[in-house]
Amino acid sequence: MGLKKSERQELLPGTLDMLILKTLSRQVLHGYGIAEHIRQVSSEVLTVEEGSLYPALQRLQLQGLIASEWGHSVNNRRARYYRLTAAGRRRLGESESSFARLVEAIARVMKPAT
Amino acid sequence: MGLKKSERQELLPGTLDMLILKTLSRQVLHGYGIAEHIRQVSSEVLTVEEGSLYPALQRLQLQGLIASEWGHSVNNRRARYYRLTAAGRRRLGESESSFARLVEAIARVMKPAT
DNA sequence: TTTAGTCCCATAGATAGGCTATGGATACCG
DNA sequence: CGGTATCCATAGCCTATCTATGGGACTAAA
Repeated sequence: MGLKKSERQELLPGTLDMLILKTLSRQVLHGYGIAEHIRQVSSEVLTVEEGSLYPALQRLQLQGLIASEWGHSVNNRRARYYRLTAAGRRRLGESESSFARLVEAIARVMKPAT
Repeated sequence: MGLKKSERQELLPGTLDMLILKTLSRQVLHGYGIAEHIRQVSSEVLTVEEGSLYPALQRLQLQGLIASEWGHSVNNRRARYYRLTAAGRRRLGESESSFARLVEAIARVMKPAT
Protein backbone atom coordinates (compact mmCIF):
# COMPACT_ATOMS: atom_id res chain seq x y z
CA MET A 1 0.00 0.00 0.00
CA GLY A 2 2.46 2.62 1.16
CA LEU A 3 2.23 6.23 2.09
CA LYS A 4 2.07 8.54 -0.86
CA LYS A 5 3.18 12.09 -0.60
CA SER A 6 0.05 14.17 -0.87
CA GLU A 7 -0.20 17.75 -2.01
CA ARG A 8 -0.85 19.74 1.09
CA GLN A 9 -3.55 19.57 3.73
CA GLU A 10 -3.13 16.48 5.78
CA LEU A 11 -4.80 16.96 9.12
CA LEU A 12 -6.98 19.25 11.07
CA PRO A 13 -4.49 20.53 13.64
CA GLY A 14 -5.21 19.45 17.16
CA THR A 15 -6.88 16.21 16.17
CA LEU A 16 -3.87 13.94 15.70
CA ASP A 17 -3.67 12.70 19.27
CA MET A 18 -7.36 11.90 19.28
CA LEU A 19 -7.11 9.96 16.04
CA ILE A 20 -4.18 7.95 17.34
CA LEU A 21 -5.88 7.20 20.64
CA LYS A 22 -9.03 6.16 18.87
CA THR A 23 -7.16 3.82 16.58
CA LEU A 24 -5.40 2.23 19.53
CA SER A 25 -8.67 1.86 21.41
CA ARG A 26 -9.64 -0.71 18.79
CA GLN A 27 -6.40 -2.61 18.37
CA VAL A 28 -2.85 -2.84 19.55
CA LEU A 29 -0.83 -1.52 16.66
CA HIS A 30 2.56 -0.24 15.58
CA GLY A 31 3.20 3.29 14.38
CA TYR A 32 3.20 2.63 10.69
CA GLY A 33 0.01 0.63 11.05
CA ILE A 34 -1.68 3.49 12.88
CA ALA A 35 -0.91 5.88 10.06
CA GLU A 36 -2.10 3.37 7.48
CA HIS A 37 -5.32 2.77 9.37
CA ILE A 38 -6.16 6.45 9.66
CA ARG A 39 -5.37 6.98 6.02
CA GLN A 40 -7.50 4.12 4.81
CA VAL A 41 -10.49 4.62 7.06
CA SER A 42 -10.56 8.28 6.08
CA SER A 43 -10.48 7.32 2.41
CA GLU A 44 -7.06 8.88 1.89
CA VAL A 45 -8.21 12.27 3.19
CA LEU A 46 -6.19 12.22 6.40
CA THR A 47 -2.49 11.57 5.98
CA VAL A 48 -0.30 11.29 9.03
CA GLU A 49 3.25 12.12 8.11
CA GLU A 50 5.93 10.12 9.86
CA GLY A 51 7.46 13.35 11.14
CA SER A 52 4.19 14.04 12.90
CA LEU A 53 3.42 10.51 13.95
CA TYR A 54 6.47 9.40 15.86
CA PRO A 55 6.87 12.58 17.90
CA ALA A 56 3.18 12.33 18.72
CA LEU A 57 3.56 8.74 19.89
CA GLN A 58 6.41 9.78 22.15
CA ARG A 59 4.39 12.66 23.57
CA LEU A 60 1.48 10.38 24.30
CA GLN A 61 3.69 7.79 25.92
CA LEU A 62 5.40 10.41 28.06
CA GLN A 63 1.96 11.48 29.22
CA GLY A 64 1.17 7.90 30.11
CA LEU A 65 -1.70 7.72 27.65
CA ILE A 66 -0.19 4.86 25.68
CA ALA A 67 2.41 2.18 26.37
CA SER A 68 4.60 0.26 23.99
CA GLU A 69 6.77 -2.76 23.51
CA TRP A 70 8.84 -4.17 20.72
CA GLY A 71 7.44 -7.00 18.68
CA HIS A 72 7.28 -8.26 15.13
CA SER A 73 4.80 -7.30 12.46
CA VAL A 74 3.00 -9.74 10.22
CA ASN A 75 5.65 -8.89 7.63
CA ASN A 76 8.27 -10.18 9.99
CA ARG A 77 9.81 -6.83 10.70
CA ARG A 78 10.64 -5.40 14.06
CA ALA A 79 7.96 -2.96 15.15
CA ARG A 80 7.00 -1.08 18.28
CA TYR A 81 3.48 -1.95 19.31
CA TYR A 82 1.40 0.59 21.16
CA ARG A 83 -1.62 0.06 23.35
CA LEU A 84 -3.95 2.41 25.15
CA THR A 85 -3.61 2.80 28.90
CA ALA A 86 -6.50 3.49 31.25
CA ALA A 87 -5.50 7.14 31.34
CA GLY A 88 -5.43 7.12 27.57
CA ARG A 89 -8.94 5.79 27.44
CA ARG A 90 -10.14 8.54 29.72
CA ARG A 91 -8.30 11.14 27.68
CA LEU A 92 -9.85 9.80 24.52
CA GLY A 93 -13.32 10.31 25.96
CA GLU A 94 -12.49 13.85 26.95
CA SER A 95 -11.02 14.60 23.55
CA GLU A 96 -14.06 13.26 21.77
CA SER A 97 -16.53 15.39 23.67
CA SER A 98 -14.31 18.43 23.49
CA PHE A 99 -13.95 18.00 19.75
CA ALA A 100 -17.67 17.50 19.28
CA ARG A 101 -18.32 20.61 21.30
CA LEU A 102 -15.95 22.68 19.23
CA VAL A 103 -17.24 21.42 15.91
CA GLU A 104 -20.77 22.14 16.98
CA ALA A 105 -19.80 25.65 18.03
CA ILE A 106 -18.07 26.23 14.72
CA ALA A 107 -21.15 24.98 12.93
CA ARG A 108 -23.22 27.62 14.71
CA VAL A 109 -20.91 30.34 13.50
CA MET A 110 -20.86 28.97 9.97
CA LYS A 111 -24.60 28.41 9.72
CA PRO A 112 -26.42 30.46 7.11
CA ALA A 113 -27.55 33.83 8.40
CA THR A 114 -30.72 34.07 10.44
CA MET B 1 -20.24 42.49 27.62
CA GLY B 2 -16.48 42.15 27.63
CA LEU B 3 -14.14 39.27 27.03
CA LYS B 4 -13.63 37.04 30.01
CA LYS B 5 -10.49 35.02 30.39
CA SER B 6 -11.55 31.43 29.97
CA GLU B 7 -9.76 28.39 31.35
CA ARG B 8 -8.08 26.82 28.38
CA GLN B 9 -9.36 25.51 25.08
CA GLU B 10 -10.41 28.39 22.98
CA LEU B 11 -10.36 27.36 19.35
CA LEU B 12 -9.92 24.44 17.08
CA PRO B 13 -6.56 25.34 15.54
CA GLY B 14 -6.69 26.14 11.87
CA THR B 15 -10.24 27.43 11.95
CA LEU B 16 -9.69 31.01 13.06
CA ASP B 17 -9.28 32.49 9.60
CA MET B 18 -12.43 30.78 8.40
CA LEU B 19 -14.42 32.06 11.36
CA ILE B 20 -13.21 35.60 10.79
CA LEU B 21 -13.94 35.49 7.08
CA LYS B 22 -17.38 34.06 7.71
CA THR B 23 -18.19 36.78 10.21
CA LEU B 24 -17.07 39.44 7.79
CA SER B 25 -19.10 37.89 4.99
CA ARG B 26 -22.20 38.95 6.92
CA GLN B 27 -21.20 42.39 8.10
CA VAL B 28 -18.46 44.96 8.02
CA LEU B 29 -17.03 44.91 11.51
CA HIS B 30 -14.10 45.94 13.70
CA GLY B 31 -11.73 43.49 15.37
CA TYR B 32 -13.23 43.56 18.80
CA GLY B 33 -16.66 43.12 17.30
CA ILE B 34 -15.55 40.09 15.33
CA ALA B 35 -14.31 38.40 18.50
CA GLU B 36 -17.52 39.27 20.32
CA HIS B 37 -19.64 37.93 17.51
CA ILE B 38 -17.83 34.60 17.35
CA ARG B 39 -18.00 34.26 21.10
CA GLN B 40 -21.70 34.99 21.31
CA VAL B 41 -22.87 32.98 18.32
CA SER B 42 -20.88 30.01 19.60
CA SER B 43 -22.50 30.37 23.03
CA GLU B 44 -19.21 31.27 24.70
CA VAL B 45 -17.53 28.10 23.45
CA LEU B 46 -15.15 29.78 21.02
CA THR B 47 -13.02 32.54 22.44
CA VAL B 48 -10.73 34.49 20.17
CA GLU B 49 -7.89 35.97 22.18
CA GLU B 50 -6.72 39.39 21.12
CA GLY B 51 -3.22 38.09 20.67
CA SER B 52 -4.60 35.68 18.08
CA LEU B 53 -7.12 38.02 16.53
CA TYR B 54 -5.06 41.02 15.52
CA PRO B 55 -2.19 39.08 14.01
CA ALA B 56 -4.76 37.04 12.10
CA LEU B 57 -6.41 40.17 10.76
CA GLN B 58 -3.06 41.44 9.57
CA ARG B 59 -2.27 38.13 7.91
CA LEU B 60 -5.59 38.13 6.13
CA GLN B 61 -5.18 41.69 5.00
CA LEU B 62 -1.68 41.01 3.73
CA GLN B 63 -3.12 38.17 1.70
CA GLY B 64 -5.71 40.51 0.25
CA LEU B 65 -8.59 38.54 1.72
CA ILE B 66 -9.90 41.45 3.76
CA ALA B 67 -9.54 45.23 3.61
CA SER B 68 -9.87 47.81 6.34
CA GLU B 69 -10.37 51.44 7.16
CA TRP B 70 -10.59 53.51 10.28
CA GLY B 71 -13.97 54.55 11.53
CA HIS B 72 -15.90 54.99 14.73
CA SER B 73 -17.85 52.38 16.63
CA VAL B 74 -21.35 52.90 17.96
CA ASN B 75 -19.67 53.60 21.30
CA ASN B 76 -17.90 56.52 19.74
CA ARG B 77 -14.49 54.97 19.86
CA ARG B 78 -12.02 54.76 17.04
CA ALA B 79 -12.05 51.37 15.42
CA ARG B 80 -10.65 49.68 12.35
CA TYR B 81 -13.42 48.24 10.23
CA TYR B 82 -12.77 45.19 8.11
CA ARG B 83 -14.61 43.96 5.08
CA LEU B 84 -14.30 40.90 2.90
CA THR B 85 -12.70 41.24 -0.54
CA ALA B 86 -13.65 39.17 -3.56
CA ALA B 87 -10.60 37.01 -2.98
CA GLY B 88 -11.67 36.65 0.63
CA ARG B 89 -15.04 35.40 -0.43
CA ARG B 90 -13.47 32.81 -2.66
CA ARG B 91 -11.12 31.72 0.08
CA LEU B 92 -14.00 31.40 2.48
CA GLY B 93 -15.73 28.99 0.15
CA GLU B 94 -12.60 26.91 -0.19
CA SER B 95 -12.08 26.86 3.55
CA GLU B 96 -15.61 25.76 4.18
CA SER B 97 -15.48 22.78 1.87
CA SER B 98 -12.02 21.83 3.03
CA PHE B 99 -13.13 21.96 6.64
CA ALA B 100 -16.25 19.93 5.92
CA ARG B 101 -14.16 17.34 4.13
CA LEU B 102 -11.77 17.01 7.05
CA VAL B 103 -14.48 16.82 9.67
CA GLU B 104 -16.24 14.15 7.70
CA ALA B 105 -13.01 12.18 7.38
CA ILE B 106 -12.39 12.48 11.10
CA ALA B 107 -15.91 11.29 11.75
CA ARG B 108 -15.21 8.16 9.74
CA VAL B 109 -12.21 7.40 11.89
CA MET B 110 -14.07 8.11 15.11
CA LYS B 111 -17.18 6.15 14.19
CA PRO B 112 -17.96 3.11 16.33
CA ALA B 113 -16.29 -0.06 15.09
CA THR B 114 -17.82 -2.01 12.25
C1' DT C 1 -13.95 64.27 40.43
C1' DT C 2 -11.72 60.35 40.93
C1' DT C 3 -11.94 55.56 39.78
C1' DA C 4 -13.29 51.29 37.85
C1' DG C 5 -14.89 49.10 33.95
C1' DT C 6 -15.57 48.51 29.14
C1' DC C 7 -14.21 49.13 24.58
C1' DC C 8 -10.64 48.94 21.10
C1' DC C 9 -5.95 48.55 19.16
C1' DA C 10 -1.42 46.41 18.93
C1' DT C 11 3.01 43.84 19.59
C1' DA C 12 6.71 40.98 21.57
C1' DG C 13 7.86 36.57 23.12
C1' DA C 14 7.04 31.88 24.20
C1' DT C 15 5.10 27.52 23.00
C1' DA C 16 3.74 23.68 20.55
C1' DG C 17 2.14 21.03 16.99
C1' DG C 18 2.82 19.54 12.42
C1' DC C 19 5.71 19.33 8.23
C1' DT C 20 10.04 18.66 5.44
C1' DA C 21 13.92 16.36 4.93
C1' DT C 22 16.87 12.93 5.99
C1' DG C 23 18.77 8.65 7.38
C1' DG C 24 18.79 3.85 8.35
C1' DA C 25 17.41 -1.10 8.43
C1' DT C 26 15.07 -5.21 6.78
C1' DA C 27 11.96 -8.06 3.90
C1' DC C 28 9.99 -9.25 -0.38
C1' DC C 29 9.34 -9.50 -5.34
C1' DG C 30 10.30 -9.38 -10.16
C1' DC D 1 20.10 -7.54 -7.94
C1' DG D 2 17.47 -3.54 -7.89
C1' DG D 3 13.29 -1.56 -6.58
C1' DT D 4 9.57 -1.11 -3.56
C1' DA D 5 7.24 -1.51 0.66
C1' DT D 6 7.55 -1.71 5.58
C1' DC D 7 9.10 0.24 9.83
C1' DC D 8 11.62 3.45 13.07
C1' DA D 9 13.48 7.92 14.34
C1' DT D 10 15.30 12.72 14.65
C1' DA D 11 16.68 17.47 13.54
C1' DG D 12 15.14 21.70 11.97
C1' DC D 13 11.77 24.75 10.37
C1' DC D 14 7.42 27.07 10.08
C1' DT D 15 3.54 29.17 11.68
C1' DA D 16 -0.56 29.63 14.29
C1' DT D 17 -2.11 30.45 18.72
C1' DC D 18 -1.54 31.95 23.45
C1' DT D 19 0.41 34.79 27.30
C1' DA D 20 1.61 38.95 28.77
C1' DT D 21 1.80 43.59 28.35
C1' DG D 22 0.87 48.25 27.18
C1' DG D 23 -1.82 52.17 25.89
C1' DG D 24 -5.80 55.32 24.72
C1' DA D 25 -10.42 56.80 25.20
C1' DC D 26 -15.22 56.82 26.69
C1' DT D 27 -18.72 55.95 30.51
C1' DA D 28 -20.87 55.20 34.74
C1' DA D 29 -20.63 54.93 39.48
C1' DA D 30 -18.97 56.41 43.96
